Amino acid sequence: MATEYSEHIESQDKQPRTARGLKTKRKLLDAAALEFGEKGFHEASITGITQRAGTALGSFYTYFDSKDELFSALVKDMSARVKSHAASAMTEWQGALEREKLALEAFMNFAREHKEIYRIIDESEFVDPASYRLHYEETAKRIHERLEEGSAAGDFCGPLEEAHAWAIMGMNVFLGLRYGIWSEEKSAEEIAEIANGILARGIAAKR
Amino acid sequence: MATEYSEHIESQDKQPRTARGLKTKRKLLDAAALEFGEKGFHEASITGITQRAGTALGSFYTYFDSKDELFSALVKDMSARVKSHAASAMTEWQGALEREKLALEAFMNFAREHKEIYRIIDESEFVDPASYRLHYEETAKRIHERLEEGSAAGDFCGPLEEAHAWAIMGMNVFLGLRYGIWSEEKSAEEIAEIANGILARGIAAKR
DNA sequence: TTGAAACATGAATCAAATTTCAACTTAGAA
DNA sequence: TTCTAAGTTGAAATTTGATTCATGTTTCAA
Repeated sequence: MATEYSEHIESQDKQPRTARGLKTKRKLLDAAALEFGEKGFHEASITGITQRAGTALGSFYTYFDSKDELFSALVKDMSARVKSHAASAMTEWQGALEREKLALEAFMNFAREHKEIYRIIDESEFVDPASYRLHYEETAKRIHERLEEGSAAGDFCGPLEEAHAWAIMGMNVFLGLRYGIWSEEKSAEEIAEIANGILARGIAAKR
Repeated sequence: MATEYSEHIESQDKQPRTARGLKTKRKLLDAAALEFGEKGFHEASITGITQRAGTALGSFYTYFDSKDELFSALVKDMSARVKSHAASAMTEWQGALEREKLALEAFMNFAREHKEIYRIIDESEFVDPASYRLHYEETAKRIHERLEEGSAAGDFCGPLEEAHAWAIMGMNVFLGLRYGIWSEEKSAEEIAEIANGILARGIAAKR
């Protein structure tokens, strides 16, 4: 899939105008995702990025105003990618509960395949807090909408609040870190099943 | 200059040996917590820290080898503080479920009162990954132990795995961020009740 | 009281980036 | 084919902030 990196309005003058320019910018963006993902924002260097991209140092500034601006653009793009990946994994489901399971499973697999994305979004909490906040607020909103839909369909016991969405999101993110990024000792399905069990019936003993 | 054999025990030659030294080190530590909490690791500067502490720039190096070492020491200290605060809030409980509620409530209140601690621990993911990992692994282990105790007591339905602990921890951390750090629109009790509801019976409709 | 170790000071040093820029090359429209 | 805008280059300028260190002051045990 062709990746769309979001642009800022003020970087209009930085837009490439030829096929060559477009290609160079693409190379820089891909290289940056790798460099940031591997080293983190502050350890990453423009030199490292241009080296990976196979361009001269100065070329970076033909397309970006600064290191921060580039990172910001990257976060927004990654956020969109996570969203779209999850969405496309949730096309076929029987009930609202199963849909949540699919969402977590998709997220876990995505994290495994794109550890650099996970890291960049996570680090944005400190490099570009506004984007970080936006990412999680929008994600929570989407989860909340699914919950309300589930309630309306009679799959969930309402009323489910925003806080429920945040609780689920937190579960997912931490499970993604522990069993997606840090180790793959358990399958995504296995982990998703455990989380789904909590959502289905909690962990309290029956009585 | 430090001797060869003491270079891996640097805590020796940097330890204050008089009351004055102890006091200065304390001032630096407190100032650092504020500075890091407010600006984040990279925006924070030694100058800023010593200014807050009211000491000379050079005094910093009387007690710490580097900015990183100080941050690391701080993370470990904060981690211990979170742990101890939670522990002291969980002294009186009726059942395992209630104990988890108290844990979250305590964490939320602690986060509100010490936003800088929350931030420092969170940022350690990028500044001092080993400490970050240790913090969450140990926290998960403690939660897991509580879960197993609860199972044994018949409060929880076993078997509850490590993944259950990570799910609960993720819930708690994200709720702490959203309703402890970002806004205090809802009480800690209210949020803890919602999370506890999930643990008690899930969110699926009864049938 | 006194001397040596501990501590305090902040200007100077050092290191490591980011960012600029003037010279040069290429693309593509006319 | 020609010409100009677009793109490329990398050395140099700039910035920024951590770390050092020589000098001066304080503590405290003897």
